[in-house]
Amino acid sequence: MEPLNPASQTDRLAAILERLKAKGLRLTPQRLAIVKAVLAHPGHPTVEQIHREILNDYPTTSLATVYKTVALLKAEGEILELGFGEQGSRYDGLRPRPHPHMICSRCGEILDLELDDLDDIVARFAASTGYAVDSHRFDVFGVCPRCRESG
Amino acid sequence: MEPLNPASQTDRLAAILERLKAKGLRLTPQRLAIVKAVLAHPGHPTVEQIHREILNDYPTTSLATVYKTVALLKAEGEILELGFGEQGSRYDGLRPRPHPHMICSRCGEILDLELDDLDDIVARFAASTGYAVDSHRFDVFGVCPRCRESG
DNA sequence: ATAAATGCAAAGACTTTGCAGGTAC
DNA sequence: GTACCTGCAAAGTCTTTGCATTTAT
Repeated sequence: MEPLNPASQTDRLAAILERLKAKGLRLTPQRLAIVKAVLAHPGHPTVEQIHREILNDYPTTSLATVYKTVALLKAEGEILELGFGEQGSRYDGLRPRPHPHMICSRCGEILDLELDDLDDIVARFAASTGYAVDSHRFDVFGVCPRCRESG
Repeated sequence: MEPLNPASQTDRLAAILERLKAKGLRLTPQRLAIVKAVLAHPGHPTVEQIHREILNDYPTTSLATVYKTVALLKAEGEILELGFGEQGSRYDGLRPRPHPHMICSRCGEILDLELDDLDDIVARFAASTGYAVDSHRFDVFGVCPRCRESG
């Protein structure tokens, strides 16, 4: 996985805002803050986490707005819903292209994995089933080394 | 995917009951009915569906018991929690070994997919991360041919 | 100006839990 | 007989929705 330098994130932020504006969507301060928070988050935040981070800058933002905005961003293809987790769905705004994850079922840590063949595999599935494929999800569950030691 | 003949399902039912008994768990009529229903179900039933099917034979079985039993069977490794779906988690009692799924986001249809390399891929992930892997989940989302025509 | 977005609170869907009574062993 | 299981209802989470108010354009 290529390193994510700040410059590319700034570009991506601008590009996202551009696309939203082009579709006639309004760039409210809340939306701006949410997009920024998702992009800046190194991991795979829940809606709760996004909300908490935003409250620093925009203390009046409601959880409902975060839910609505996250759903919007997902519908627009700007972020990825990972969809697992005991405390709600997790989102990934860094790499909207799906990629495999390794998830610790003890502490919840999530690592990004690399699988070059993935697109080919999915394309083969699409061909054999006749489905028009939109996305996919590949998650591996286990116990991370740290939890194994302390467990 | 090899065809599932009735004989192998009967064997599997007996084997599951055997293992549960060996662990000192009680074989109540409700549990028996739930295991049977999960094994007999050709698809990937939700807890609601399992409950509805059981009500024919054991009309007093509560939803809570189905939840508890399904959690038990999952913990014992006898069934697989697929974990997606708008109306609750889905379960697979036919092949507790994880396998990829193709899911229609329009009508909810779920196909089982075949990927021979999957165990190797997961083993490689385990090796590179140091995780002790328990299970995995590989779901592909799209629109099935039927929905595409009528859409 | 006005159509769209926010925030609040209430409702919804799925799941878990506590406990009294029942039951497999 | 006893530890375990069931069923009920209540509570818990996460998420969505309706509507009056605010706001980006």
